[in-house]
Amino acid sequence: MTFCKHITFFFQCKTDLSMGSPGYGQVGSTSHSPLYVSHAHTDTKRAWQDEVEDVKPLHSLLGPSELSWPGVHLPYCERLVTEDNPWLLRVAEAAPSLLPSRPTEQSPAIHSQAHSTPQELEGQVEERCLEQVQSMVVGEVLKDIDTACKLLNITPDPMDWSCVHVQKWLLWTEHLYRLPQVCKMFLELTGRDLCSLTEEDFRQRSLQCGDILYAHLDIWRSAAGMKERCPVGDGKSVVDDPWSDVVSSYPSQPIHLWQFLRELLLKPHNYSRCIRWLNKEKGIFKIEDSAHVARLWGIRKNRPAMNYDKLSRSIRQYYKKGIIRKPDASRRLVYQFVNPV
DNA sequence: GAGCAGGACCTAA
DNA sequence: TTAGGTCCTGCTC
Repeated sequence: MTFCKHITFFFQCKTDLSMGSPGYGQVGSTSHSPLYVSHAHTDTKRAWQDEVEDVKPLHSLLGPSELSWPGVHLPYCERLVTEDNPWLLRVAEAAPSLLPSRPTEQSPAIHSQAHSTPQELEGQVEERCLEQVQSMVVGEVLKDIDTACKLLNITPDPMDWSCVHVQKWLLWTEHLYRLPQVCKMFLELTGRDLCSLTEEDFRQRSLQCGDILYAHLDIWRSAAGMKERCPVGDGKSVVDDPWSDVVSSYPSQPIHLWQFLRELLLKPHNYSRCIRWLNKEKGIFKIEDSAHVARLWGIRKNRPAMNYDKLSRSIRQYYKKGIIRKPDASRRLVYQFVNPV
């Protein structure tokens, strides 16, 4: 149940970021829930949340009330499912019944159970929806952990992490979720040490985001536990991207810059604000936030002094090798993989 | 000023 | 040997 709770939280983090919330700059916890995150609202988001508060939700997507995620109540799915929110877009694709259905669009499941009372039917449909969404969310979380492992060159199980791995993970989590700097609060700790800390210990080390870090770590631990129980294949969802094979071969090998860039491009819900496809078929991409991409590369390579100047020099080395080229000299920060597939 | 191109040199694997 | 990090100059936008 804790896993579900933290996954709900994780999902919320991701969605906040994909919705453009400044979010974690102003993270705070409250006494009523360790997972509560207070946001510095933009006007739009404030207005949106006000609307949410006005209408009592029928039910939450992810479970009982204590697990509810304030941003994902059924009446609001339609407005959440936008290109800015690819997670929900995928949820909606996989579980279209979650969207408010019109009277003429009843699902076959409902027709097939004509003998049930309306209340029973509603309960059954809701249960199926919840199962679908929960399995999707868990799948997404596992995929993200897998990606982070590849990018950071760390194992999925925090218990196996060295001090360096812990620092990498902290830097990564800080960066990905816009958390304040906390690395110094966890110096000289191995993964095992980190896992032995309680939530209270985390809070003591970082008042601002100790609980959030604890939640993320708990997700990783739980995911590692799940992988142990269901090893190889099952549980590992197939990434529907033709390049996933290319990058899946190096969990413990040195990663090339071009591979790293592709990894980022393959995770648009995490990184589209720093790097994104302009034309995926042709392999043309644009670096939207050069400093951010350089910093991510620096974290991955343990090069704190990495910057875009150096990163771009490395990209240019690929010109001669025929790996990357410049599709249009006048378009800044735009590059192209010579062999997209 | 930021991005880009490319030379030169260095280090780690 | 290779990949890439670092520093540099000079150019364009």
